[in-house]
Amino acid sequence: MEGVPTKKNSQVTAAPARRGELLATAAEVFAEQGYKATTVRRIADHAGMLAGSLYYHFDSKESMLEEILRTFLDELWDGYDAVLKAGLGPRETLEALVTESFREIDRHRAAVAIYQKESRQLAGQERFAFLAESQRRFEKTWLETLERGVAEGVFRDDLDVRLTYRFVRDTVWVAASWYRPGGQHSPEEIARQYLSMLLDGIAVRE
Amino acid sequence: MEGVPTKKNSQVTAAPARRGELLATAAEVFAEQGYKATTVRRIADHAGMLAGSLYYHFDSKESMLEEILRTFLDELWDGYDAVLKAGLGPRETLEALVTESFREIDRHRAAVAIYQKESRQLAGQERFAFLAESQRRFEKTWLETLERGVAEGVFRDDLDVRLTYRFVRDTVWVAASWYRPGGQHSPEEIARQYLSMLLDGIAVRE
Amino acid sequence: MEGVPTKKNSQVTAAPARRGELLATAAEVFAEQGYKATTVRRIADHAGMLAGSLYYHFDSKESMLEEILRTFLDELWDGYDAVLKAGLGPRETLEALVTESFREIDRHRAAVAIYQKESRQLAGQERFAFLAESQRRFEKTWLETLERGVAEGVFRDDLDVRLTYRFVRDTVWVAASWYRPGGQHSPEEIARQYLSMLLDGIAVRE
Amino acid sequence: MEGVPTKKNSQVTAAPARRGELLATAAEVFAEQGYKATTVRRIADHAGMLAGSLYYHFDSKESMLEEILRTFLDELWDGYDAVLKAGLGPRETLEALVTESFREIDRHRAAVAIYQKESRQLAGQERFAFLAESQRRFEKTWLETLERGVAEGVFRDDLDVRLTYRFVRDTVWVAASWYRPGGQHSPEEIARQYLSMLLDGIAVRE
DNA sequence: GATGAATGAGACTTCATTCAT
DNA sequence: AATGAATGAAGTCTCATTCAT
Repeated sequence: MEGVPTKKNSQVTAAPARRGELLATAAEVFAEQGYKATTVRRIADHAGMLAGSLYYHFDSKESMLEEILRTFLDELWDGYDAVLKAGLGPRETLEALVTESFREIDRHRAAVAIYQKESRQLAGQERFAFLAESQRRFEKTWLETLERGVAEGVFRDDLDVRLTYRFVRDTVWVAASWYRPGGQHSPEEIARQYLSMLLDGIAVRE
Repeated sequence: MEGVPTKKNSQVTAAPARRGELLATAAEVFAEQGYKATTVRRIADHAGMLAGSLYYHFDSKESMLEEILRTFLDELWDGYDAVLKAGLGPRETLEALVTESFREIDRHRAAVAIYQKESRQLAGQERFAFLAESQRRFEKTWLETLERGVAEGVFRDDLDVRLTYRFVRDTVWVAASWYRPGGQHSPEEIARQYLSMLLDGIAVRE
Repeated sequence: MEGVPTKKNSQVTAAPARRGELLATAAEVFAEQGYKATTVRRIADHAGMLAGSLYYHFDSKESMLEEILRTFLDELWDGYDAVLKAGLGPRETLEALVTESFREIDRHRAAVAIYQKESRQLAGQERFAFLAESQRRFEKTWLETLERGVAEGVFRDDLDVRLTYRFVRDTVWVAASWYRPGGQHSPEEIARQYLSMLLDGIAVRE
Repeated sequence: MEGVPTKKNSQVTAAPARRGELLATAAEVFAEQGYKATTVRRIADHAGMLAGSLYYHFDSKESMLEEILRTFLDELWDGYDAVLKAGLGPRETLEALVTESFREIDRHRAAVAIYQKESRQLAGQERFAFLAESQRRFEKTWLETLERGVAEGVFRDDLDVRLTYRFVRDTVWVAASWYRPGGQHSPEEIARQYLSMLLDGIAVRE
């Protein structure tokens, strides 16, 4: 009888510049200190306002988190979908997905770090069900690509595919924990090296 | 001075068995919910007692965390040091270290997960300086091994060593986030597959 | 100095029509949710403006409340005074006062409901001393009427007069909590029935 | 009876002495200031503790309110049900119900005052649905009694029954707003006078 | 007249911790 | 060893109010 989630009126639609700035600030702090350990006051400090003032823009600390993650995932999937629609072979798909991921890390470093750290706990909450949903699509996409690669003989068939999937997934995303945008390596450069390790290994071929 | 058991040292000596159980419980909850998000009351619930009762055994929530991490790192370095003393070649050293790491994940899954998630923030606090110290030794150990491997021609020399280091490090430890002891793969088996991917890549060699 | 309208008196003179509308809106919301529980924002919502905009018209939330109650009481006493000046007998006076009260409820339902609910707490504040004053006049008026009636033999002398006073007073005003203007009974009709119950009781006479 | 504290940690069942005292204190303050205007700190002050300490005993301010009202209504209905089971005639039933109500006011003055003031707004919330339910039973009980009385010729048939119902209902309960236990009139004495006014009116019979 | 953004005080609540029993 | 009750600091959030535009 009460399943209709009435979104607090205009806060989602009215999204001028300030909103975005505040979200970026919040994301930075969340990423650095962890969501729970971040106080609303700290975010406000970083933004140069008082804690209560944030509530003019957002319903709650949690809603900031949600919007940060939603925005990131939406953009991520835009990128992924473009790749998947291109109809590439499995190896090229994998390369494109990994490269896209590093670009995303470059653009949304904080959001990725938050996602990486808090995702598991959040996914249980109704409000963050979209995280679990995204994770499922993620897994499906990667597994299919890997399996296609094995079938076509471009990926090794002596490895547990699920293990490989986790290996690839973690390998890429954890990079968000140390990556700093504007460093000496461009995301594409990092992607290239990662792909090289991932595909060919770090050992010298005899 | 020794004949007068102060509260402080009574807490170190009293009923070591119960202590261990409580720490294991705490670690489990910390790993699942995050340190900050875990309430002392929740730990006590899991242990079948009231929140206040925990303070008979421990000084504080933080001291539980410290003891959990210290115990884990001590054991980890025992294992690592044994490997390093063995005087193996770089590739064998790497294999042994990775295998040892998976064994540690198997034994201290919760502690590893906590370490993985909280380490960066904690390392700044004086009390947890040992984490930063451990990290430094860790980095040194791995970098040396990798560089030795490059020098001896067993590891590729066209890769950024620091990037490789991070790749290897993350790759191994993140496994703690999905690993469940008693699953179908033994730690050694997982280590073997990981090493295979790491060393030879997931692509088929032409 | 009179040629320079300060903010203060601009608030008294500006656009009297809008003021009245806003007060009516505010009264409605106060009556429905209680004064304390009513947020300025809610009033503004009902009026189709933003919360801050109300402060162009009024000094404060409290001043709205004051004006609502003052307006109501002023009008109420105009009616009462007219009745009292008419020099009627006690029974006719009582009938006229009750009828006048129901007319007031009809006209200022919201204000009456607010008065009913908040009066006691407000009366203590200096600003709302007029409520206590009104209550005193009220009590005096009714007690005199009742006592006159007892003395003249038209009201029973076996009842505690103060108890009777409270009975009559509450009986009439609580009606504001369920009365809806424009319903099937006119205020005069309701007054007639109330008076009938009040004067003759609900039991059948033997 | 009191010396046997049940070891349940459930806040509803574990109801030793302190709980009851605190609820009585809270009820007093709620009644005096209104629920919304009452701060948790004020309740705590009255109880001689800090605001936060209340949360050892109760989940929230709202849950205190709920328990106060529930307790009162449960007891009220115990009394009413006993009356209704006695199989009295309509006039005797009305007399017994009114008398029972005044006894309840005597025992739970604060709760009654709260009920009187906040009931309407609360009834909408899911949590306080029991208020609406109680109100329905209340209305049904009184209407039936009044209708039975009209049918049997002991109550007047020229009055709107619903209007009479409201008249009786309000008349009785509003008394809680001025009643002070331990005053000069016992609840039975007040009930007698109220019944006399209600049944026979305040006018002298010719 | 009204908006958009912010302030500042204070509300409810949480929680690690203490301590007498 | 453990409980029951309380403390005190801090956290999230609410809201009347202000003010430049």
